[in-house]
Amino acid sequence: MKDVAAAAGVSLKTVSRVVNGESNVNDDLRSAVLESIAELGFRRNASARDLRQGRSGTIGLLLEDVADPFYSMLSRAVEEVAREHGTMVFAGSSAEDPDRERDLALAFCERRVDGLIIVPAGTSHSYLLPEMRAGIPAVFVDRPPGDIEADMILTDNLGGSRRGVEHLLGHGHRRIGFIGDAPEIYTAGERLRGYREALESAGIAFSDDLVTQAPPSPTSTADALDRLLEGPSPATAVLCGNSRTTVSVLRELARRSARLALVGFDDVELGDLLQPGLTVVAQDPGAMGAAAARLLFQRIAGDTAGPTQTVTIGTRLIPRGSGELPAP
Amino acid sequence: MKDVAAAAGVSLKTVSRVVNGESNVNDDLRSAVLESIAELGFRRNASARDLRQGRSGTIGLLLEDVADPFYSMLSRAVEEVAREHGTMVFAGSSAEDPDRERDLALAFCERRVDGLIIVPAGTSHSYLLPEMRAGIPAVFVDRPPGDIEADMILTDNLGGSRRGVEHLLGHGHRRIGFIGDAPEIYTAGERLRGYREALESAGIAFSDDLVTQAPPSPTSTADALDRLLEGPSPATAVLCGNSRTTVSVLRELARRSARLALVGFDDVELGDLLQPGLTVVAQDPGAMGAAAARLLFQRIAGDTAGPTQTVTIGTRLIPRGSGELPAP
DNA sequence: ATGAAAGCGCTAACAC
DNA sequence: GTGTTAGCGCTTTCAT
Repeated sequence: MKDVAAAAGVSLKTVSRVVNGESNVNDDLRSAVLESIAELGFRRNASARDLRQGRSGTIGLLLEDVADPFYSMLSRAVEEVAREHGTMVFAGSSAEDPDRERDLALAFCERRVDGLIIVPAGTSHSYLLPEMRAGIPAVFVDRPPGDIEADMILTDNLGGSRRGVEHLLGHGHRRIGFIGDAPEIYTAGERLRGYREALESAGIAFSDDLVTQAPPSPTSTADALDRLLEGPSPATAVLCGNSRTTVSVLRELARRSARLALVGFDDVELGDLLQPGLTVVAQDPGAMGAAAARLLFQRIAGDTAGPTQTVTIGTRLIPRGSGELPAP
Repeated sequence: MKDVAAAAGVSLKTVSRVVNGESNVNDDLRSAVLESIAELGFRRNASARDLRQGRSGTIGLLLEDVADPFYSMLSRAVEEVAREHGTMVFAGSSAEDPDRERDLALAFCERRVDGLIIVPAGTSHSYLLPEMRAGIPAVFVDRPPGDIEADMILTDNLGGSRRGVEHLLGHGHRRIGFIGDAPEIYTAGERLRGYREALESAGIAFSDDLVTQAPPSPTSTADALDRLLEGPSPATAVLCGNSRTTVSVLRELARRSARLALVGFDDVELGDLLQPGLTVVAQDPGAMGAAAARLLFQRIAGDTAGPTQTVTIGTRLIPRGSGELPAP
């Protein structure tokens, strides 16, 4: 910038004014400056600017896994909103590791991101308190933060799950299984609650025998199906607590050539091409990402006075066949 | 940092030494400093550090679409390698828009990223020359850059496509269609070449009637299938040029209850659960991302002397049923 | 409308 | 082993 100023025969400040599109610059000088800029291939150094201004025009996005379709759609939605605000996005994957989450979050803070969007992996987030007090707002997505209060964007897990079970009940099923993720995971717990509530509202006793809670794996899924399908009164339908579980169950059912009415939580690409088509309770990761980003930019803009907000995003039941198989 | 120094009763430089883990600091002073750091909630300002050091510990990753499974897997692989190098990743989607690609790339440069990984959308990249000369290395992935020379990581599109067609030929097919993406797209062109070569090697005349090149859409796919299936000697098999096309073709075939041997380029989640299972020529986006990142960090580390490199990553044919349907 | 000077928070280079 | 000084490239403030 100094070089540009010298080449154009003006002061540093004039160049700065031109670069920042300030209006009060003589047209002749402006064009001289622009010319020198083009000639020298000058590009403003954002680090210097950030240092001086105290803000960076970046946000940090902390996901469980950038490669997971759910999070990558969320990510794209965040990116689009950030773009509207002239902001770039740092993305990182916690890989469900609380330490890695923390390291990444603090690295983002060190980079002086203007704000943070976090899908929490850990259960404690007090490590963020100093940063938040120092003016870095954080919005949590998909799961609530551990031991602090903060804005969050959640799916209506309970309602969606309830809806899925009601759908199966509506098709005559009475023995409905639930195969969900590990109970520590917030969404898994909520979805189990929804399952339970739907049964209870229908006057059907909840039975532990029909419930499995474990990280999806071929073995755990096989075990779960064993438990559901054996015995005197086998399950005729199942609600899968997340998409990995759904896929795992579909594979296992295909292997056994078994049929079971099935509703999955979370949509799955190509679900419509399966036979039967996969009925799902679909979340809207795009809506969640957009909502998180909008709320974050609201906070960044200074709307920091109000209480923390919780936005709940609804689900959509998409019937495609597997959830409409009638009870025998 | 100044505050920390004051609180600990040492000089700025000593704090800096502690923060950077330099060894030549007295243990007493070190612990005093660490205490003050904890007390004050100090976190080093990366902007200031970057400004001083001239490097930022960040790289820019420019994809077509962060939400596309292919790119999101690539993205994750890049992230993992970057992590090994203590580097954060800016990710952005060009949305196949050359202007947006350019804006993002230059915004990354303004942020003084240490390097750039680009899936090019546009056909001209000379805008990067000044930046590259200024010391920001760039590695192109999936498609070559437009009008500059640079490192690139490509899939063996030609070989993979050839392999797919040979597979269909091996199952007795002689009328094999090709439905690919728009001809401007590099990968689409290469895959068509592979199709063509395979036919020619088998002594089968190439026929324009069997080829469609268009962005996948329900209409274009329906048209393509019309052309393939009507007439006196309809196609008995088809090679789909990318996963969006594959999905589109599968939907259309399902709608018509038509059957056609099919090999898709690019793997698709749940391809094994379809009936018949989907035979694909699988790319390895993770390997591509990792290779790109490794090469980039090599360049960043100063290995800038050698000539530009082109790394070609092989494909894998995964037979699952659809590609093994015999010719009538 | 333009410019000069100070300083953002840090590290490199050089004392001591 | 520790401290001092200068300066990275920009914006802010204040003067003209």
